[in-house]
Amino acid sequence: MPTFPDSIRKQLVEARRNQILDAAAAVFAEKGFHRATTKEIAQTAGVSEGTIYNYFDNKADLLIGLMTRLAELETLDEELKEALQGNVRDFFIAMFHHRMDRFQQGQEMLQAILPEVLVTLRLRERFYRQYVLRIATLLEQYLEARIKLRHIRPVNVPLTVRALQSMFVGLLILRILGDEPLQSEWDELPEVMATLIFDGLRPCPEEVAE
Amino acid sequence: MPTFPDSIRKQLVEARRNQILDAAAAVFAEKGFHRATTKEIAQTAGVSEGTIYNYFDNKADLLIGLMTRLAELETLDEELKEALQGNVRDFFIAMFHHRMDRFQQGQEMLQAILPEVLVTLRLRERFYRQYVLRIATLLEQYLEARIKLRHIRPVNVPLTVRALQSMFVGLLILRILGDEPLQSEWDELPEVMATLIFDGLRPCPEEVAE
DNA sequence: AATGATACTGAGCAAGCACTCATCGAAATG
DNA sequence: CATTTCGATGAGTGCTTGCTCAGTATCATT
Repeated sequence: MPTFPDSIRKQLVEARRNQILDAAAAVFAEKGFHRATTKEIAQTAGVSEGTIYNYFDNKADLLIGLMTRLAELETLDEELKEALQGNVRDFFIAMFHHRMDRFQQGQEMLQAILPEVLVTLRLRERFYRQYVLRIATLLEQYLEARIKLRHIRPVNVPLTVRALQSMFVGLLILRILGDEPLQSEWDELPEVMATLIFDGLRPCPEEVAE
Repeated sequence: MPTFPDSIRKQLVEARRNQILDAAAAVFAEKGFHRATTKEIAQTAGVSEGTIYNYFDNKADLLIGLMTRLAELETLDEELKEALQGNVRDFFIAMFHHRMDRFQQGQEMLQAILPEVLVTLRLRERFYRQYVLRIATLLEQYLEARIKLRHIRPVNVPLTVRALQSMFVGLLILRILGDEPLQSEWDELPEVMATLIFDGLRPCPEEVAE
């Protein structure tokens, strides 16, 4: 038995899985789930086709693996929690930054996952719950709290939150579609978005209260 | 020869094509391009498999057909052109209404097309030019003109326009994902969105200028 | 060296599916 | 009624591709 101690074994297994998932993300993102062949994923990962099946049940399981991995990237984390306390505008800027960063990191995975998600009921439900609904709920709570404090005017909370989330999702899509301004000015987005949804498109930029 | 006069013939051909495209849109939207079989499309359309190939070169040609059809739905039309003249807020409300309507009409087609578009370079370019860029350009011109008139404060025009468009695209996606509030309150969206991006999320709703 | 446990390999299998084509049916014409 | 024309048909074909499994390589252990 070439048996390693279990702890090291786990690490090796994890490394292999990631190696394969990286390849899958790349090939899925480029060709889409269905045009991507297991053969090409294997080649890209530098392993043989059979090896994939030592680590994943089947091709679809690769997608699930990517979704799980993406979810791990999605911890709504510390930096943001701080910003929850500050003033509204700063919170939004922080949140937009946060989102734009995540998208840039996870773009390949998202590009691999999203098209198939849109088209498969099971995945759709899973994705919606795992990504969309969770964030929507948090934002709703935030808005409601701030409205009570009169830091924000009363609005239709669920729809306003959806409009905000749509911007995130949509920006990702426009980026995937290859929009040039988005690519080159990506980092400016948080400021622009914050100005848009906080100050609005109004004639005169009076100073902000609070 | 059962030959009809050419004018009638054209109509018959057009009717068949549409009958098949309807079916394709339905099946693509439900299962996605690749899981959809030509057999099922034929059944749904109530014709035989072979007949499809009398009207379309191949399966991919069905997608192209759907894109063309969608483009015809996309004439940026009269109602909107009127609103171009009015005050800014009303223009946005009109535009949002316009977009939301189009999405509701074309949702099935969009749901059929979009996932494949995201994953195929050729389609991506075509789609981007045909839908995204055209509207972006119009909006940019509008914003710039209004900024010159000082009806809108100076902003980063290209990015602001992208943010707006993202909302459209994103809302469509969230709807496809099955978000409940969007489904049931879809009609309220234009007002909510207009308020959001015109008045912004600010403490106090002073009266709007202009 | 020999043993055994394990992970890796890739040729091959079976299934699924886009597309073809020989045939058919219906309708207009003589 | 016979003939001609043309769209419709669907069983069949060939290719693609996910997945398997019998064989191989690697290496710690004895």
